[in-house]
Amino acid sequence: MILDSETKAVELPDDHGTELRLWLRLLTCTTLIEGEVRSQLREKFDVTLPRFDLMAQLDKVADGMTLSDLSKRMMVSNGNVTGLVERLVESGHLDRRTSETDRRVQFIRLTKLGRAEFRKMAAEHEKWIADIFADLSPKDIRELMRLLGKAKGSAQRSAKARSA
Amino acid sequence: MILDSETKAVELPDDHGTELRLWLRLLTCTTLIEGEVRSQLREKFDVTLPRFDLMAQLDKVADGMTLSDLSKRMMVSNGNVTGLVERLVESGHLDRRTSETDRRVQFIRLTKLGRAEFRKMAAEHEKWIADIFADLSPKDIRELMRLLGKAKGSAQRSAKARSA
DNA sequence: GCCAATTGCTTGAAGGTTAAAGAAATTGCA
DNA sequence: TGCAATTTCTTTAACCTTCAAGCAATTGGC
Repeated sequence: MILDSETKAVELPDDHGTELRLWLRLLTCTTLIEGEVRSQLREKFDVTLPRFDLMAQLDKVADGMTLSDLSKRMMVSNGNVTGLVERLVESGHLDRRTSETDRRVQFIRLTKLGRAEFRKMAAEHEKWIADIFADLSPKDIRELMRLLGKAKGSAQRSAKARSA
Repeated sequence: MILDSETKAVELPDDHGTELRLWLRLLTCTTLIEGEVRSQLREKFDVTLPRFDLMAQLDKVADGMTLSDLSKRMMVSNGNVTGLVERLVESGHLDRRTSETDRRVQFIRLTKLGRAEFRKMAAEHEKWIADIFADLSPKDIRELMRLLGKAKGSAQRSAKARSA
């Protein structure tokens, strides 16, 4: 943004200020909520957000998934998952089993304890989130879902084009 | 979500599924974009996102700011900023000066080199972001800004209520 | 002036994160 | 079959991050 001689706002030929402001707001929102969830999880259940996220992925399936699946779904690196799983196995929340047909592959699943604890946490978590968004009307939520869906698609298109 | 005997969707008394889905979508969007920005910064300028963010805060002011200001603005811990600043001073991008009136306080600012490098990166960064959101119309962007603003307010209200 | 409380920053321990390199196992093709 | 390419996972180094404890300096009430 520049100002002309009469001090009125003038747009540059290809100004991208609005997109940048949108990104910053999106980031602020997410950081704010993530921080809130993180501290609640820590305070109420003494668990970290990454561990909760990992268990959430596993809770969705009955019979476990591989480390690669986890890293894709969580959008984090392979090595990252290795460490997280290690600590969760250690604490008795997870169970690992080497594939019969491919000895590189490990199937990871929640133990009984792990699933029970996760379910308890998830129920609380859902309430926190509901409260965080309590000022939004059902229509606001629908609209936000729609626009974020569009944004996600756009970002994926952009990322794909770059990596191509 | 449960299904009744005729297999129609029925909402539970206090179902918060839509809020949860909204949060997951918000998180996915942010993670996606953040990952893209991170890898571009790394690839094109060999810089990390936290360092870029810190320099972005400093670029907004002419005469520097304190570590506490930085940590509030960046929404990260004090100790985190200490380390980041340390490395950026080391690499010649930042400059630290102890306050005359309060010897606990350090004013941090960009060096000439730091500002020049940041400006170059910021210009590219703005283009990446514009491309990432390129599928959204101006109206979409305005609407998203508005709704995220509302969400941010709601989250702040919620966080404040909890900490009170 | 004194001293307790507060403020600004640093340190240390524990953990999360990535990219890159590498080990182990499998697959596919000649 | 033989072997190169691929896939799955682990390891390592460097960095980011938080929380809690602690140090140094300042402030405020007496």
